[in-house]
Amino acid sequence: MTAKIFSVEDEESLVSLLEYNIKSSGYDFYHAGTAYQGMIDIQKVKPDLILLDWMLPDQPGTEICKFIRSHESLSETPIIMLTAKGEESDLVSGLNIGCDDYLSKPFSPKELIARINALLRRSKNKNKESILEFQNIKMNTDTHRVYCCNKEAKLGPREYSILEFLMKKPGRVFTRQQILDSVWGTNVYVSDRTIDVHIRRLRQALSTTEECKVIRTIRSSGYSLDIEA
Amino acid sequence: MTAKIFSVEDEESLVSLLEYNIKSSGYDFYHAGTAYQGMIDIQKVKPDLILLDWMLPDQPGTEICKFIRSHESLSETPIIMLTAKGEESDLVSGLNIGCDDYLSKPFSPKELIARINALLRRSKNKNKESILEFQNIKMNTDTHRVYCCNKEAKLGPREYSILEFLMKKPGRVFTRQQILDSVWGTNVYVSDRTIDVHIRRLRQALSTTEECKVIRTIRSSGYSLDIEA
DNA sequence: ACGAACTGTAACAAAAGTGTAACATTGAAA
DNA sequence: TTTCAATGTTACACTTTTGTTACAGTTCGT
Repeated sequence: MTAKIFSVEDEESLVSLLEYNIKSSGYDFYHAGTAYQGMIDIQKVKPDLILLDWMLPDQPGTEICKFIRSHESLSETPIIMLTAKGEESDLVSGLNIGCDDYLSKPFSPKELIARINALLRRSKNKNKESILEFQNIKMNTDTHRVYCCNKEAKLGPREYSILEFLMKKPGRVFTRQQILDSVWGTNVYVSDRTIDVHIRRLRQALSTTEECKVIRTIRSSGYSLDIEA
Repeated sequence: MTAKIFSVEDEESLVSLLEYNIKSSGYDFYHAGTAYQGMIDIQKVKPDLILLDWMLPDQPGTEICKFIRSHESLSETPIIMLTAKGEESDLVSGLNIGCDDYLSKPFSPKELIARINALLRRSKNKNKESILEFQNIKMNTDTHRVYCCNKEAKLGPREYSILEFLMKKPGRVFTRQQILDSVWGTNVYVSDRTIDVHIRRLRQALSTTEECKVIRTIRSSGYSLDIEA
């Protein structure tokens, strides 16, 4: 899905410049000419990134900033502030208000696109689910910690990778070859049976006080997380 | 609360000029005519910014500078040094001693006010985000000082940068490459193992009397600050 | 120029993880 | 029930990864 970029800007000439460059870069472009209209439309559009003019006819851009940051569904949306020349002195407070980046007019379209790309890339990684959960197993891919029944399970790198792989598609059965390809990488010659050993180690590591039979063996097919139906 | 500005200056005519301009700009003005008196009064007044004459009857302004920087409660106060014409050659060392800015006489009052405003604004914002904390580690990104268990830890520049990087995302695992990109910059060819050595030095520097196991090794992945969950 | 502090690398030691074979056990088809 | 291939389990030699140390080249302030 192509990212949606919303601009709140009253200078007509700048709007068309933005629209042209942003669409050329493969993004959808949305626009409002006043802060008031912007706040309304932004809620409908739910853009992936917002460009705010610092000075708008009805309210300063910082007001939109506060508005966005205080709305749960929008608060993570990256914001780039556009300021006219000579407004730099206020920038610090602008950044404190909650915008993620700023550009001083006049700016090169190339620069703008670069910053947009950077921010979108960053927010994409942010949204990446860093916590995988399955039954009583919790896995934090940021910290590389795994918990089973709220107790930390100590896994080696291979066991960790296998579990992560399985947990991304809970219940689905994977052949040993698929696991090998994913965890070891393709064209690495390792015996199939090696998987069995690692599965054994994984099961053991996940065995806390209580029995945790989370990994199912599908005879002559492979392994999967043990989900009903 | 209006900001308090303290001047240590012996030239009578300059003092009245300063007083007039600073009060006009809405700040409170305090004054001492000698270094000795200045050091006493500054402790009482606790000003938000200090103007120091380079040459004073009893001691050079740099002595006051050192004095201020060595006092916990004053050490963050921004200092502007005022120098007579021809003393520029000494400025380098003056900046190193710990003043934040300087002006050569004669200067325009406008210029002085501009610098005062800039420094006050900066130090105001600084106090918000300049301190990173993690468990028993405290890090002041302004002064580049690091404290572990309330004792100062002496880190080299590289160690400092690595720690700062890790502390911005506590608990998150970073690969050696990510650390390299962030601390050394991209496309700089340095061996991965170099990180290991710096991590070792960092760990050692953070080892005060008590064991400080704050840096976790995630085998075949990288390092992170050691946080639960 | 001299010395102190800082860097990056190599080399070796220690620790942790890995893959394989050999044997035990299981489960389903004959 | 028997049989046999698939899987579970274990032990162990081997590899990889990381910790640690020493050192030579640099930088930087005095």
